[in-house]
Amino acid sequence: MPAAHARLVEEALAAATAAAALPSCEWPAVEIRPAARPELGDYASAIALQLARPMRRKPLDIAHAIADHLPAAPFLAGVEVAPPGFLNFRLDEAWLCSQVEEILREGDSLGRVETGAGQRALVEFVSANPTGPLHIGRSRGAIVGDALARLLAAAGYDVEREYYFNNAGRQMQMLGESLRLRYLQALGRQVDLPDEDFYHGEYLVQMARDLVARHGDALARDQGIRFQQYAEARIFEAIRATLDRIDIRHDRFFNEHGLYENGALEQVLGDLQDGGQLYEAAEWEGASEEERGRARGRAPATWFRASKFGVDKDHVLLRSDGTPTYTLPDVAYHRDKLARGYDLAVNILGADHYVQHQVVRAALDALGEDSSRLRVVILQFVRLMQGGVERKMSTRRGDYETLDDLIDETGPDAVRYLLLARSADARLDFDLDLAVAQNNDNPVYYIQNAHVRCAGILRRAGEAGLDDDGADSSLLGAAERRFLRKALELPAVIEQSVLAQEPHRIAFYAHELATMFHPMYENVRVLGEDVPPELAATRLRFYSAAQLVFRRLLTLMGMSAPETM
RNA sequence: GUGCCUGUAGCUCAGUGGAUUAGAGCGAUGGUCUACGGAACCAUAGGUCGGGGGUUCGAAUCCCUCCAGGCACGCCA
Repeated sequence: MPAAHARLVEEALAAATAAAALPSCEWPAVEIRPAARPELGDYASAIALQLARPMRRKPLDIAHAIADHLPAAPFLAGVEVAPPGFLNFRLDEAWLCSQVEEILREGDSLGRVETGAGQRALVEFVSANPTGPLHIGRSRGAIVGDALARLLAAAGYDVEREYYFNNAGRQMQMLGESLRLRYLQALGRQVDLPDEDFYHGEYLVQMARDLVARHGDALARDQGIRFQQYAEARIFEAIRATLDRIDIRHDRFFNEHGLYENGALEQVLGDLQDGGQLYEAAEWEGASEEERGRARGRAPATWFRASKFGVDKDHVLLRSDGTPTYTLPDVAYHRDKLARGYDLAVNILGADHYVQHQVVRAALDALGEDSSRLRVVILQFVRLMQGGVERKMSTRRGDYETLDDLIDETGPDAVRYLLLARSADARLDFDLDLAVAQNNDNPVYYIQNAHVRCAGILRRAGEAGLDDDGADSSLLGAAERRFLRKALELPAVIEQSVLAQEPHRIAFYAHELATMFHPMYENVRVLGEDVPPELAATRLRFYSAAQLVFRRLLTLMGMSAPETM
């Protein structure tokens, strides 16, 4: 709705300029916001204040000129100019009430905007290497990434979800080796898993038992690679199953290995070399004397001049032994993404990957790629809280908190909502007590209950033989209209979420809408002897629309929309 | 030490240039409902927006600085 007002204001500006009522100049994008207070109208714009300087006119005069040239529109009842130069718009009440029909007509595409129409977007998220079950740290990225993908789709983008992984490095060798030792242990052999670098998680013990059950001791002489392949397949299967439980499915699993085979790594190295961005040395050029001392006698590695592109130091792309670091394929991967022609490629990362991403971006800049199409959402960490204190996860022994555990304890919808409803910049305390609370402390149930209540009314009305024939939207009261006003903000919320890559906005909006719903529900009744038939029909139709709004919001957040609770 | 993030009501957090009145939930206090459509609703209190300085007609919001907390600073991935 703000977008429609913005178009009117732009037309008015053009008209006023053409009529010489205003001097011509470049004007910024017209921003329309919901009014701070109801008595000030429904929407407001400060455009006249922003134009005062470039136009060299008084804000109040500019506002009047815009108001005078504002075209008529069915949704607009009037505009007022308020000091020091605000434009306050008031919605036409009949038009507002008629939005019940519009909501019902739009159905499951409710709130759709054209921000990304005709454009392709990629969201890369999760991207955990298959060394073990997804842990709680990764789950925030999983939820945020998927919600963003849903919002991008609602904003008109053609969206793909991608998972990047590598199964070639030392990490995976250690995994295979760990499973091999677990297997020998399961056969009763006396072998120890060294503390360093090996995977101590219980899941490998279980997997080893499965191997013994199926193969006996037939694998005792096999090399680690056999175990590695087996572990990788099993773990990937488990990760996908976990994601599936919260309704997350990737369109593509991109294996780093392919970049080794298609020459992408050599291409990156060659191009950087040609651009003079590489050098061979035992330590980077800006290193301190102390660092140099430590690197003395070391064979030279291949460094990328990241420090010339805004990173605090240079980074190694090829180790002394000639093998690539994690960074090199990461650069090639993101170059590949850009080459695939996405208009927007978003990467969901944990805060610990921030520097890594900076290096990748620096390399893309060095390669002359257009890295502006690349966006990154950096998520601060998640802490599990229980009884007011942190529930520690011990990674050393491998028995950390997994996403599966979290889903088991709290349910998919609670996991979804509570991990989404926080800005990426803020550290997230996941409150286990709150997540399982069955009362209105818990925003998950508060929101879902709005949907349940709508469904309940419709069900009861159906049983009572009531339908919405003869609904007359002009009979809607103040509370319903307030709800509709809020519901009309959905497209703007979707648009802002997408433009800023801030999917948490939808979660807060859903809660706000629920807080407008519940008080209304108490008073605006459909069934009751004192409710005249036309009014009952009108309200019934209204609640159908309200239900649709909540269902849409829940779907956008990847949550279920229950009919009963 | 350097970089990034955070600091807003007792608690958990929204709000990142606009309206003499900074919002929401929880908690607190006081009410409503002989519960119907059942995880309810209403009211009240509570804030030097971490401190200080600056820019602006206007700052929680932008800039500088200081303080406090989190994360990262590997030839790991």
